[in-house]
This record gives sequence, structure tokens and C-alpha cells, in this order.
Amino acid sequence: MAYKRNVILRAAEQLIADEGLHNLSMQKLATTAQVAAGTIYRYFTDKEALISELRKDVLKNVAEFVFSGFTQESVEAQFTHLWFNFLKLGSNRNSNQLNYQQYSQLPGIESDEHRAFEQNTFEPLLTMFKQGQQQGLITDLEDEYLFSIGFEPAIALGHRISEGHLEYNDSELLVVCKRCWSAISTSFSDS
Amino acid sequence: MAYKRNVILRAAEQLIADEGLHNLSMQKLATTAQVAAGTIYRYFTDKEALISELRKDVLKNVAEFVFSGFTQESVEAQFTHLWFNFLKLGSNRNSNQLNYQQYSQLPGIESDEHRAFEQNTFEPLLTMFKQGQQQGLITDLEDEYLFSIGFEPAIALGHRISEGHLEYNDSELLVVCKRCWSAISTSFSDS
Amino acid sequence: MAYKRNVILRAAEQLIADEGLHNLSMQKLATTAQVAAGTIYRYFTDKEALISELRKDVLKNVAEFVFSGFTQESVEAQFTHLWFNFLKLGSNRNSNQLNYQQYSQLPGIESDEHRAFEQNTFEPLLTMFKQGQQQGLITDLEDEYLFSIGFEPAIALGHRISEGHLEYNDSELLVVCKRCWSAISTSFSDS
Amino acid sequence: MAYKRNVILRAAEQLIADEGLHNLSMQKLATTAQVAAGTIYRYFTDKEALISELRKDVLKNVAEFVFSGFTQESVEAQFTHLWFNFLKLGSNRNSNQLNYQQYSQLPGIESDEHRAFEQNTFEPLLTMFKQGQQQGLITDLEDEYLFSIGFEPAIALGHRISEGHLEYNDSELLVVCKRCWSAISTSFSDS
DNA sequence: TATGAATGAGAGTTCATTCAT
DNA sequence: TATGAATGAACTCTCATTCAT
Repeated sequence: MAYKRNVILRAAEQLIADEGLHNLSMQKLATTAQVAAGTIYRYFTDKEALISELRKDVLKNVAEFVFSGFTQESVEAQFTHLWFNFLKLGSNRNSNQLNYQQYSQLPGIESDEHRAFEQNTFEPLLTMFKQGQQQGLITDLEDEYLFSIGFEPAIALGHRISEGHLEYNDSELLVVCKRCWSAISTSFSDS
Repeated sequence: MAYKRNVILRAAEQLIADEGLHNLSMQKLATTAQVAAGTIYRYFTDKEALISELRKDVLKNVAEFVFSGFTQESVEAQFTHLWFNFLKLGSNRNSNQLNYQQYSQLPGIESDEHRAFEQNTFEPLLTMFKQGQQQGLITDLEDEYLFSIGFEPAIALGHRISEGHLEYNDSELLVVCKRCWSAISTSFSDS
Repeated sequence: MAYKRNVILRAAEQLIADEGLHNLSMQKLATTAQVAAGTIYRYFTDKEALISELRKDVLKNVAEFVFSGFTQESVEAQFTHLWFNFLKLGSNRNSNQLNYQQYSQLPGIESDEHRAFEQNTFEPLLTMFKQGQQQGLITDLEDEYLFSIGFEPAIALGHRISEGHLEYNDSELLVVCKRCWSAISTSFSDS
Repeated sequence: MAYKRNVILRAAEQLIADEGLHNLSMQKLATTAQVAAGTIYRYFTDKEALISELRKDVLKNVAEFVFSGFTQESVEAQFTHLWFNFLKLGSNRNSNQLNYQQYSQLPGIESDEHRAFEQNTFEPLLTMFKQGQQQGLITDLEDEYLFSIGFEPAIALGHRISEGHLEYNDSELLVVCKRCWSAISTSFSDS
């Protein structure tokens, strides 16, 4: 019954969300997951492997969340949809789930293996950029630039909201979203 | 001789920059700083306090770096100047100094005390926003929104550069910077 | 199907010969023997019992080896035959069989039960001593003394050879063997 | 105060003598030595290093014991003296001291470093062999052979005595010793 | 009989912190 | 004020053993 593997991963996610990665001990994890310490090692070689697996697992959930309700609307509608999903992802204070900030701090997230996995998972986003460029709506910059200009503000704002330093305000956020869209669109020419 | 306090902080910064926060042990710190282990505790209550102090100390240096060469030019020139400083801050790989990513991962960075300290330190930035708004150049949004739209892309790009995942290209970056400026400016109206 | 008992013992012997007693884990043993971990416990109460059984089992094989080719020659010829078998036993580096050194390090080898078993197994040797004494060839000392003087040098030399610290030289060894025989024989009188 | 190093080594020796090497745990050692677990690691890199150091330390004591009272008598007198010291060494049941059997089972005892140390320590013995050969008393065989024939019986008998399987009997043992001496001496010619 | 997932005590080791000097 | 030897709780991980299937 490999469902215990999942139980352990969910417990790890919750513990990291609650107390931070550097407070994650295998004993605490075992207790939280309601398994014996040794059981963890049936499913994961060691702590590092556990975190590595958690990374992929969380990324899958993150991608699922970000692309939830993603349909073939107009490119701008797609952008807006994703933008608010990134915002919500960051602002999520669900105590048993990692928010984006915590996710991005998992060590090894910069490994080549993970990067490839990430790239693959977020392909729909790149497809959207390409569509927008083909339709003459989005400016001809590399994906990294477009993502930074377009979505990093949403992630950062989400983070601020989750920390309680910003009131959630739909109409203002919509304005911000539109400005992000404009910033990557061809609606004004680069001087 | 309280100069030892500074010796210890500098040693801590270097060790974290080199080997990461989770590899910082008080023994290693003592050795690197060339003091006895017990001596550290004459200047800092415990490890947590040490890191908290380091946080403030580094923030001071970060602010100094960001605002270096900051003069009373036009608001757009000021913005551009800051934008590239944020970019460089993130991309800094100087081995005996924390880069922005490492800085932002110091635990406790989200405490109210620290936030107040940060707000105070970055006041010149808020002043610039106010100036721009008074001159009718920057749109009337709250500071958090302006910062997110304007500068988070720079920080994120800096991070990507430091990880080696982005080719550095000055002319492209200037285009990106201008788009960020446009995104917070009044040059296009919110629909 | 109690043949599994033997499969397990053989796997244990090989593992100990290869990696030493202190590296013998029940998991590894199960894997090597191609049985489930729990199966071992159907044949052996616990690890200690397993080793105890292995001890007897190996002793049987050891005795078989020592007494192989043992015929009713002259007593001195019998002695020489046994002497070189003890030597070979110690120097044996066959990887899936315990050598004498490894055998003698099995814990519990000094138990009374084992000692009785050993005594019984090595009876032919004692018979040889008695024969020699009846024929007036071997001096009237207790068996322990005769064994120590006569055969311990062979065992020790075997050990040195197996460790690679002694050049193997047949003619020299024959001289040594003869001196051991002389040392227990009546060929010189005790002063 | 590095005297704790010695306290730890003595405690380790006692524990191994009492319960065997494979039952030596660092916790038990700490308790027996009356130091904290961490303290052991101030003096020894890890468990392996501790045992390696113990090996050298015990060898020093062993040599001291074997060569105690060793004077410039006749070669045969020297031999007899050493022979009984080897016997006593093996038969030693002093509970807080390793006997020869336990000593020889310490892992790494076959390392080149240790072998050189051992050779050096037992030099007086080799000198005795050489003297005997120069005086025409001891036969021309290599040291390893002479040692095996001459002293291994003493060690083995000592071991048997310590296990309680042999009564200590001075006059009989003297006979055995003389036979060992004869076995390496020129008093009878190799046929 | 046989399985192998699960157990949990205990292993070796680290490290923040203390305190006699 | 400064030292650094000593502490011991807590860490990651192993492994002999059990038991529901």
C-alpha cells in the first residue's frame, strides 16, 4: 500500500508550511504522518530525497492550481486568468499547503532535473505567450522577460497579502493586472 | 572592544554566502571570526538574535547599495537608476556578501519589527513615488502596487541571472526597464 | 521444505566471508538467500541462534576439511597430513566460505555447548594422539598441550599467509611441520 | 586537560573486555567514562578513529607487559621469560583489560600503519632471535616461523586458561615451554 | 508456510549553549 | 572581557523483529 508515501509527503508539506523547512525533523515528520520513523525510509532514500520528491509533488499541485479553469479564451483573458491564479497561489494561507514563497525556497529547486520538470509543467504558459506573439498582441521578448514583467508582480503581491500586509481589493487588483498585461503587450511601442 | 561584534557579523555573512544558512554553525562562525565560541554570546543572546541582527545589518548595506548614486534627476531617471540597482543586487554573486535571494531567506524577515525597519530604510523610494505622482507622471496606486509592478520584475530577473539561467543583455534589459516604468506611469490610461 | 534452512545458512556464511560478521544484516541475508525477512524466523529463533547454528554447521565443514584424506597411515604421517590441513584451513581465502580466523571470531564459540560439540567433532585427532602415545612416539602430555604445541603454529601460519604477510614456501613449511612433530614426540627427553 | 582522552580509552578497553567489541556503543562508553557523549568527539574523530587509537594504546601496554622484567640473561632464559609472559598475557582475566585474543580481534589490526607500529614495538623479540642464531642456539628460520613455533602455543594455552578450560600447572607448563624452545633450537637437526 | 510492510529502540554524530577559569 | 572544554538534547538513519495477509 504505497498510499503511505503520499501520507508522508502531505505531512511534510504541512510541517514545512507551518514551521519552515529548517524545522523539519524526521521524527516530527513521522509523528505527524502517524508512521514509525523507519517507515519513511521505505519510501525515500534519505531526507534529501524526500524533499526532492516533495518538490516535484508540490510543483504538480501548483501547476494544477495555476492552470485550473484554463480554457481557450482570448489571450488577454487567459493572461488575466493565470495572473489571478498566481496571485491566489501566493496569497494562499491554507496552513497545510505550501505557498509559492515556501515552495521556491526548497533546496535543489535550481537543479537541472527540476528545471526541466518545471519547464515541462508550465508549457501551457509558454504556449500562451507564443499565441499572443503570433496574434501580434504580445511584444517580441524572451519568455523569461515576459514572465517577469507579467507575473512576478502577481506572485509578489500574493506573498504580501499572505503576510497580511496588504488588503485584498478586487477592483484595484484588476487595474494592476491590466497594467501588467499592457506592459507585455504591443499596445505601446518601445521607444 | 565592540568592534568584535562587527567581525562576527561579517564572518556570519561570508559563511552564509559561501555555504548557506543551514550550514552555519556557531563553532565554524567562531573559527572564521577568530574568536572563542563563548565570545559570540557576549554580543548576541543566541543564534536567532545573531541572525536577526545580521538581517538588519545586511539590509542597511542593501539599502546603501540600492540607493548608491541616487541623485535628484528626473523621476524616470531615478526609477531607471533604482531598477538596475535592484537587478544588480539580485544578480550579485560576490562570495563574501549575501545576494538578495539569500537575504530574503533569512528567517524572521517577515517580523513586524523588521518590516518597520525595512520601510524606514526604503523611504527614499517611497518619496520618489510621491514625487512622480505629484508631477502627474506616476499613476495613483498604493506604494505596494507600484513597487510590485515596477521593481519585482527587476529583482526576479536578477535572481535568474545569478542562477545562470538568463543571458545578460543590456539593451534588452533597458527595454524591460522602460516597460516597467510605463506600467506604473500615466502614459496610458486605465480602461 | 526445510532445505531453505540450508540456503539461509549458506547465504550467511558467504555474506560473513565477504563482508564480515558485523556487516551481516537480516535484510541483506534475506535478499541474498532469496527469501523474505520473516522467513528466516521460521527456521531460527533470532539472529544469535542463527549464528550459533552457523557455528556448528561451519565446524562440521571445517572438520570435514581437516580430516579429508585422513587414513590409517603411520602416526607421524597422520600428523603431517593434519598439520597441512590446518595450515590450508587458515590460509583459505575462498570467498564464499569462512576461513578459520573468521570462524573463530563467531561470538559464542566459547560456550560449553559448542565446546562439547567441537570436542566430539575432533575426536579422530585425540585418537591419533592416544595411538601415538601407546606406540611410545608421542610424549605423555594432556591433549590441550599436544594440540597447542603441535597445531597452533600451523593455524597461526595459515592466518599469516591468508593476510598476505608470509611468502608461501613448501620446503620451509615441511621443516616447520617436522619441528612441531618433534616437539610433541618422544624423540628427545624432557630434562 | 587531555587526561579525559585516557579516561575514555580506559573505559573503552574495559567495555570491550567485558562485553566485546560489537557491543561497544558510544553512549555506553560515555556513561562508563563519565563524560558526555559529545565529549568523546573532542578527542576522537569518530568511532573508527577511537578504536584505532585504542589499538595502539593497548599494544603499547601489551608490549610493556610482555617485556616487563626482560633482562640480558642467556637467550634460553630470555625465551622462557617471554614465553610465560605471553602465556600470562593471554590468560589474563583482569576484567578491565583486553586479553590478547580480544586485542587481536580489533579491526584494522592488519593495516600497514599498525603492522609497522607492531614490528617496531616487538623489536626486542626479534633481537633475541638474532642473538640466538648468532650464538648457534636457534635454527636458521625466518622470524615468522620461529615466533609461530615458539610462542603461538603459549598464547593459545593462555587463551584456554582464561576460558577456564585448562588448569594452570606450573611444572607441566615448564615442560611445554622447554619443548617449544627445543622446537626452535639447534638441539636437534632437521632431517 | 511464506511474505514484506511496518515498527521503534538505539545507533553514531552534531551543535547551540554554558561556565569555570 | 574572553576563553574553549564540556555538555546533552536532538539529529538522521539502521536494523532485528513482528504480524496481518
